[in-house]
Amino acid sequence: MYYIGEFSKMGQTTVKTLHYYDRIGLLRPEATDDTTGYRLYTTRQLVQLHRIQSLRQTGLSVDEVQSVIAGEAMHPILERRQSILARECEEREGMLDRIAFILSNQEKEFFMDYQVTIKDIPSCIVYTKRMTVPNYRAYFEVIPAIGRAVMQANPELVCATPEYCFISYLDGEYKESDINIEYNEAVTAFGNEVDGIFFREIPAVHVATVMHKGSYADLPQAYAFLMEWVEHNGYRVAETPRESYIDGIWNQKDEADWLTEIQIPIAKR
Amino acid sequence: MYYIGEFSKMGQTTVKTLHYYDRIGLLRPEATDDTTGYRLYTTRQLVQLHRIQSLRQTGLSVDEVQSVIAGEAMHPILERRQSILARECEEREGMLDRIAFILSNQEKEFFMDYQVTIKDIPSCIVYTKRMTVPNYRAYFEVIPAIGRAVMQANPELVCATPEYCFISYLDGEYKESDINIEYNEAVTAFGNEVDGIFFREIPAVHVATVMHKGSYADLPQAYAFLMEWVEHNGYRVAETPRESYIDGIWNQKDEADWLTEIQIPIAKR
DNA sequence: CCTTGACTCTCCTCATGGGGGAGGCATTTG
DNA sequence: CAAATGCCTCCCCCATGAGGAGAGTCAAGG
Repeated sequence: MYYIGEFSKMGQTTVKTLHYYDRIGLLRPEATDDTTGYRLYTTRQLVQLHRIQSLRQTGLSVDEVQSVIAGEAMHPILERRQSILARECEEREGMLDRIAFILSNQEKEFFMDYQVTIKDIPSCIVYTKRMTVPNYRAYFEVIPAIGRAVMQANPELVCATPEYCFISYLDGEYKESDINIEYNEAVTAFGNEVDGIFFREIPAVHVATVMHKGSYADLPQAYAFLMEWVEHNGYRVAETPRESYIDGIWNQKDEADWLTEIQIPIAKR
Repeated sequence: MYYIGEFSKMGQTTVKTLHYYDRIGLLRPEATDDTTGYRLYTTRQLVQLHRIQSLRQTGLSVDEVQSVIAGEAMHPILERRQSILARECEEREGMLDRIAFILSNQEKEFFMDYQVTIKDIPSCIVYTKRMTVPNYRAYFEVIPAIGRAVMQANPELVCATPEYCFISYLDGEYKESDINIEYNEAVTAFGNEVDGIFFREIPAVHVATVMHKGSYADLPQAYAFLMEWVEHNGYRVAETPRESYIDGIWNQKDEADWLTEIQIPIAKR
């Protein structure tokens, strides 16, 4: 019989941990002195402790160890843990990529202050209109016109909340004039189609995003940054990027206050 | 200005989390309604939230994010996190190896119930005697004799607590007779050397261990199991294995109660 | 026999990053 | 006018022990 201090050295486990294991019933001492309350351990507990340590070292939680000790089938528990560990591993590898990207970027002179976030955009219903505009300044006229047209044809129609409206560029290359765009606005239900405007449900996507504050003239840099990020973090572009408008001329006078989010749908490469 | 519910949707962050960030001062709302206490957010907070999410997604803790937001140099924080993530990743890969080993072993008919644990054995002072014995049953005579000899030469000498005594096999191969062994017992200080017994300090080692209960005749299976484990988990044998005696003839009548721990010093392959 | 230092006991708080829910106002809609 | 949201604060909870306070115990030395 060993006192807890001696036993803790034999099993290389702190007294605190042994107290804890006793409390939760994972490893009870062989006996307890009635008058002093001292815990008394034997080498039988040492073997059990060894088993517990072995299971803990495979990443099992104390609860899982307890199940295994209690005789529950080990196979499914181990497989569940296996998939959790694999996911955690991947997650961390992704984080390491992100850190490496930030560190390498920070060393460059022209350090751009864009912050990339990965999000899931849920599936939603949108109305869409494809068109060609002479340049981006034309947005300010054509978009309100689309809004008016769709509302006139669908007086009951209501936009999603929070609002989600974005443009995708259909051209394969960067263009400054005669831009081929697709305007989308999320709504709560399907409606009547008019004037080249049609409704559809777009599926959920996994996107990498940056926030861009200021004039649309500077957006290309945001795109470039985000594309480079996607490249360096083991992803590929899965769909056409989206340019989502949060603040703009409709609620901010000053161009410097405009806020736009670039969203690039991504998939693991 | 947005109420918290709307803002939480815009930023894809739960209300609970926003409450939490407000409480710890990481992200304060633009304003608070004095009469109702309602939090009011703007797109300025949305940008900040985006930044926070970006940093969180690189694996930084909320504390670290707060430091970065507060203007602290990002470089050292990121590098610290980088090394933590790398370690966590390796740790998980090791766990995955262990699980794979258990699962593959479980499918075998002859499933052996050995549990492998990795430990660190700290450095310690031992007295050592090398000798050749006819077979393992000779241990029961020679070992007490060594103990008596060393105690006679060193009346003050005291064994380490908990006791740590082990044999290493010096033969390169398995032998049943004329075994070349090295007996070691941990003590608290150096002493006088007699009769081929010498003192030395052995360095700390990293070992993989199994517990073996029962007769010494079955130890070879424990060795075999442990060696296979070492092979399959990306380690190599770094030193001669140790056979550490916990319970034996000196305190247990019944051979079935004897307890021995095999320790194989390991290093990453 | 008494003191002293080392052990041990129980009970409390703390860490991460919020989640769940109770109880109480505010606002809006039927 | 009642019901349904939405928001507030306050409190407890998760896992795995670590750290410490205050009090009782054990063994050895004087």
